[in-house]
Amino acid sequence: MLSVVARIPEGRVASYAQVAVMAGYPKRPRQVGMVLKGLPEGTDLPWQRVVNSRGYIPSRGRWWGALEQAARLREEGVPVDAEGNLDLEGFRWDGA
DNA sequence: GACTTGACTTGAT
DNA sequence: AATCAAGCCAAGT
Repeated sequence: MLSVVARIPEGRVASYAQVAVMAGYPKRPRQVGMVLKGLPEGTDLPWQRVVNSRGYIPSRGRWWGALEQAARLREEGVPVDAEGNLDLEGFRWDGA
């Protein structure tokens, strides 16, 4: 599934459920997040491009970290809100 | 090996 | 519209 996350192109985002499904696990959105949370700080994986159905990262306390990465998303072309929200509907990844 | 918890999601109240 | 509850399945303890 990390492969799927790594496959998310710039300027695009995918929901946990979506990544889970594409990864081959239609009912494991939480495990996806679980893995993402285990990712190191200097990871190449664009885990910040993975958001929940609302279009933001429910990083549970790590929100500040998420925001930092989210801000990076803006540099990639993703309009991230000051709260870390983004336009999931408009930038949802189709699956390359 | 069982119990608890969890970066989720959808539906109901 | 916001909050509560149930469902799923795997990893952590």
